[in-house]
Amino acid sequence: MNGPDPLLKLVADSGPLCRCCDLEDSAFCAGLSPEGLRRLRSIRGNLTCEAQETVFREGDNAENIYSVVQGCIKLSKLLSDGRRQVIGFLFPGDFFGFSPSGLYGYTAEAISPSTLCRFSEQRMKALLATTPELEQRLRTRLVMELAFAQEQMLLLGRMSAREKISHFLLMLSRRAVARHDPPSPIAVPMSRLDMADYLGLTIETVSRTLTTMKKDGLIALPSPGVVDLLDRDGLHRIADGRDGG
Amino acid sequence: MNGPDPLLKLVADSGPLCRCCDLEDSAFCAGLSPEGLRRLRSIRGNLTCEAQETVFREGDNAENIYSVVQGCIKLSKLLSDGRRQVIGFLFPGDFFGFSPSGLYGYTAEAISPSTLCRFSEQRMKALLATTPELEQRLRTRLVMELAFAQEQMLLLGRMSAREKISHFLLMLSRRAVARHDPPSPIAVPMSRLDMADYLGLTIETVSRTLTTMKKDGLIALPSPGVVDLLDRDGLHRIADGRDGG
DNA sequence: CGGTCGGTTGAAAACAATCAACTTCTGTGG
DNA sequence: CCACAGAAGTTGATTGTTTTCAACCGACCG
Repeated sequence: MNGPDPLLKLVADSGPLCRCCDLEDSAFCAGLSPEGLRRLRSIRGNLTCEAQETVFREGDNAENIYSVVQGCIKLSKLLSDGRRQVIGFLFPGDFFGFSPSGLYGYTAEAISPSTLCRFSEQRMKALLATTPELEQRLRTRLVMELAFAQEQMLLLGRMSAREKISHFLLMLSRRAVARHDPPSPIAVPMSRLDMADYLGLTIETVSRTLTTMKKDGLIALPSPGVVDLLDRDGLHRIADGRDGG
Repeated sequence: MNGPDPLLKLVADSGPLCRCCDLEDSAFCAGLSPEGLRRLRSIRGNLTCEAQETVFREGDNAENIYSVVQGCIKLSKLLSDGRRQVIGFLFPGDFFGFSPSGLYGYTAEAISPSTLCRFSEQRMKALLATTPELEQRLRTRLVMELAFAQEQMLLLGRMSAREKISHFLLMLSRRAVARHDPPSPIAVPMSRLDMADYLGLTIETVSRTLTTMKKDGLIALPSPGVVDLLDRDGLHRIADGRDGG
């Protein structure tokens, strides 16, 4: 419900494609001072991806940092025998690509057609070293990411399939709200396989669990890619382990 | 399970007790310029904990940042019905206590008698804002933490009990080496319950799996709290999913 | 109109959890 | 020094949730 942002005028000359600077306070690059914004823009590139397109692969040289402008990006890690763990779904305002080793620790693929901001990792580091406000913003975001990852560990290590799915749907709903979409029905752009690999389950278990939850009146599946959260209190009770399983 | 308030044990004098600045390049505060070091020391306090003592609890106000000097700290999250997930074991050089929300997202307890550096969160933020080199170091460490958390998601979501335990023992060995201890035998200061809660298993499964691995000649358990990694290649093969399960 | 892909459903198998008994270790107090 | 109690760990039997294997359905497409 925010009115037009005065900063929009500043970014107008950067072309209509990149909106990374009017993603309100969600993007790590948002809300910067005009000077910080100018600096960041000076090293920015754009990238558009088709659905299913790979941005980079686990093990590639970590040459770029990315920020999602539009679409949905999936990050995943592979075991040598093909088992896969999806470690995150990224929406507008999220960033990815930082690596402690010089090699990307995960593969990044677009789930839906996506627009990204791209920053050379070297230039970004140089810019961070001279732009404290940017560095601080990034730290805040990294701390958030870490807390989110820890939450996910609790889910993966200790929750039942039903709890996992409930938690996942509520997370998507929360993020939809953060993007000023309604809390329900929600867009679920990822396949059953991606959901399964995110939650440490199999496609069959995801499918079965959704069916059961539908029968229980917790959700409805009006069309592919859409889930209606009919009983969000019930979902919360399940997700928080307050519902006997 | 409330222990005595650890703050009562605050050591006024920094003296020779705090070694956080000679933990080589592992601590986020190490290797700083003399000036950066001076600033950091000016806001530092010390804290010593008995084994099993609680440093802070999930949900407490996040007032302090800590850095481990000696000992081992366990971070964990609880579900309302008591299920627990250990999200990390911290050794000298590791830090903890950053929170995106103002409340700690996990409980921190000492596993063995520990010494910590303690920094007021407010002062630390102020210091970070004026000390770019510190901010950069912290970013590097946060990126490492995040990569580690993502690794753990792969473990929790996609590995068998045997793979989890192998991975865990090798991780402890790697960290022992980083602390200039031999890669084997390794100290395993945590209980079976803590291991289980870290790996998303039960105590019984941890115990059984260790027994099986002992029978297979992969490890030996010469005394409680010590594990001998007899066949580290074998352990690596299992941990990486190259050993048929 | 066959073919593929994503998704659902069914039956069987498997891995880990649960329930339970027992052992070992440790610390305490007689 | 020994006896005992409690905690931590191990082992066994059984159960159960999730996986695996398999068949099927509907949509989309050449």
